[in-house]
Amino acid sequence: MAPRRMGRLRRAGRRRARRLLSHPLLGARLARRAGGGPAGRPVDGDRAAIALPVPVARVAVADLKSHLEETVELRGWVHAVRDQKRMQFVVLRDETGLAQLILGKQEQPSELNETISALTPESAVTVAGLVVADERVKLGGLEVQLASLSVDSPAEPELPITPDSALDKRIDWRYLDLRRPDRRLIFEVQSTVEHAMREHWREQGFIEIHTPKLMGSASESGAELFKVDYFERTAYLAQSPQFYKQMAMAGGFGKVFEIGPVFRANPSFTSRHDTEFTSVDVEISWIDSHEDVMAFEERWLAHVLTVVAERHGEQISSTFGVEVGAPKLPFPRITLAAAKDLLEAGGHEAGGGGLDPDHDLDPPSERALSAIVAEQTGSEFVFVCDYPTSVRPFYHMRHPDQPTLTRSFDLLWRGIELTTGAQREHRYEQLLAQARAKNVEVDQVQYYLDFFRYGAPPHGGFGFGLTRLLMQMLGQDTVREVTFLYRGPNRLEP
RNA sequence: GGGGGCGUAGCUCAGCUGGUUAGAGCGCUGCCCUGUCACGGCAGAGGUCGCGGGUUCGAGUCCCGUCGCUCCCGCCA
Repeated sequence: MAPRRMGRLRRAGRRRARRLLSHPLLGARLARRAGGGPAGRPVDGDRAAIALPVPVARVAVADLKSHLEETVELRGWVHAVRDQKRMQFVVLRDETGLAQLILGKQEQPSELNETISALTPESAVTVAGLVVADERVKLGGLEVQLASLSVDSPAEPELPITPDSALDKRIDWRYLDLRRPDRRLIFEVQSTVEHAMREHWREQGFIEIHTPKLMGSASESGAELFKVDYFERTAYLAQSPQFYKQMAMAGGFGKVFEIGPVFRANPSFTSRHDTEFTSVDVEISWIDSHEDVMAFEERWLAHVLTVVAERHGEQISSTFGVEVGAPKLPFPRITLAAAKDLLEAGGHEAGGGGLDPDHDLDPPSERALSAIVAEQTGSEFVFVCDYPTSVRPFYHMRHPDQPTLTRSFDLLWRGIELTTGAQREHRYEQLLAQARAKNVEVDQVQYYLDFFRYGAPPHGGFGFGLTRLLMQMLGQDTVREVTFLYRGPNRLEP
């Protein structure tokens, strides 16, 4: 930190200390803390004046109940002001909750009364006061009798958004939108999700990797890559860490994961796509088939959901009206062909050749399949496996006895595709042949093919959409709601 | 990229078959109200009806173009 800034901070700290000392309620307490109180040695006035006060720690709203009859400092935002003839109420919101502040008003309003009358919602304030219990107060049966209030940063009157503003407008003013507790909860859950994922990986001996997002050539198709000026040539933003996590297999890492950004240049206008999103990637060596990958993924997800349910289940239920719980294992598995038979038998009609053997399921079919599986097995999750080579990349391993089918899978949750995974082809000659059969420009991916020339373990893995998981988990209808800052074809700001 | 929908006050919306000064709720401003808690009461300010062109005596309303947003499909995580 620059010395200049340090100086400013120190000065601000002294100002704050003086302000607090000047309050009749706080002054005594601060003096006690400084050593002059009943528990400390008696000190003369001069020494007490020189001694720096021990600052009153900021108390979180959620902890107020353990500070009854104490004077505390609170810092947060003005949630509401109810300015009456004889009584003023301010509802203060901080990261942990809402609290009522109260101040009486005499015939001649005090300076503090005037300050409160002029408060605008969402102003950032620091207040001090005595915490008292009062059963009249609906907010937790307690309130803070105001001794002081200072505005750290006023909010202009008339906020540009309200909680029910259109999502696009809320994203324009995302920092205001994020102040709302229900939106904050989304990101608290996201933190828990990522932590639980890492917990499980670390228990299982995985290594976390960070792969480059700047690449010299396409990693897969090339059609959906963003180009970037890179000195005298063109670079591409990684649309997947796919090749690099496989490189970690060739590098002997055994089991790896990465949580990181990926970039897709598709002009996709749906509720579940963005041009930059957080991908969760896993790759595991020494597997026998894609079944091993699925077996890992379902246990890993069950752990995540269990932890989220324990920690946030009640709040998610009361805030979003959805239940999160540990899923039953194993998840049902169904081949793509059998899934189509099931849909056909159920009378489902897909558009765009959705039920043709060579096509993937279209979104309505995925939703219908999830509904049928849920009804028949009680599982909200379903692995769809054995996709035809026509809809899978060249590096997916084929079934030895059915060369038109791959050892691959998708994971659907409540009708949305969360994951694509597969066993990878690790035999160089076979991989080369499959690349040529798919018309891949071999010289562009030669560096990747080389991974398999000097002894590569059989391996497989999956890619997983973090925001799609959150969207389904929290009953949100778009990934934009659960993305800190959404990026789409028409959205580069804020 | 293909198809549908929307764009009216700071916010959310209403404005029927084209017809005088374009409305509501919330918010905002002022006044009133001894404990509010979605506080309440009274008054007020606030709108080039996304933009451009056209049809018409007359356009928020109809037509064309354009921009923005949105949903579905394609693509995928």
